[in-house]
Amino acid sequence: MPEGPSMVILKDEVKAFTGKKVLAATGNAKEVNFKAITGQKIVAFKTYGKHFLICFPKFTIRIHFLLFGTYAINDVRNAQPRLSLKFARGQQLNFYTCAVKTIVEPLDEVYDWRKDVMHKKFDEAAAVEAMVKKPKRMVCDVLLDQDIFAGVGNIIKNEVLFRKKVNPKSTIGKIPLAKRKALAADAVKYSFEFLKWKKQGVLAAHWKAHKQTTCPRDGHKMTKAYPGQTKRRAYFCTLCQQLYT
DNA sequence: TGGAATGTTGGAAC
DNA sequence: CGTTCCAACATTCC
Repeated sequence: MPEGPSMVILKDEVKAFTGKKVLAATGNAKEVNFKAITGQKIVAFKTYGKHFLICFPKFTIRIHFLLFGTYAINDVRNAQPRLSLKFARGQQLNFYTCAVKTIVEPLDEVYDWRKDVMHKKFDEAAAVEAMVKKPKRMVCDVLLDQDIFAGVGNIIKNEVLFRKKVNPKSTIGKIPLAKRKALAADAVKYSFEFLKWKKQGVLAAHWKAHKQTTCPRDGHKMTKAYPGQTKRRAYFCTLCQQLYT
């Protein structure tokens, strides 16, 4: 569920609920005033990075699915929902194993849309600059930095690094500007391909690096490691992905 | 079957 | 007091 493109898919799947009034709001989320939601109309659904946003006239409900979060539309799962919204004619939205928070500030004050790779306002030049603010970081950590590339997750990280032939352990400050630009551009490009392939149910079939054992380029054995400060699983080919140090 | 995984956070430690 | 690190959370799958 977690990466940015999946949130865009969810937004698309629930768009018929826009303008509908919540007849009842329940769940076991802690930071939510269920009474305040009841009777309110959904103004819009938005996404920011890995955040899914349900906008009401005076506040927004923010849902983060973390690693295990799921949802059910006009359906239920065999679990207690963190947040359950009931509508007319038995329609409902259910969210499970996610972090739910209430945002009372205007969204433009909370979110810098220029950092969201799925947003049309994404500012690639700003991202390229921000990447080297901490020049000693590994590129694998930089791509996962939600303050630079909101929405990029571990799959996108692995695929982009493979596509641009960069070793995840590379020091960001040592990567040439042109290559850094290419990485930022592909973070966006691949995210939209992720979106298209996931919608078609063929995302995993297009993985070139993630969870692969052999490099599709040269047949070399893929390395599996947990590099950087984030220690997230990285799959890469030491033959074709250049290490900048 | 136990460990690992599309992720973040909060509090301890320095 | 700021920064860094790691355990905790929680569910499903192989």
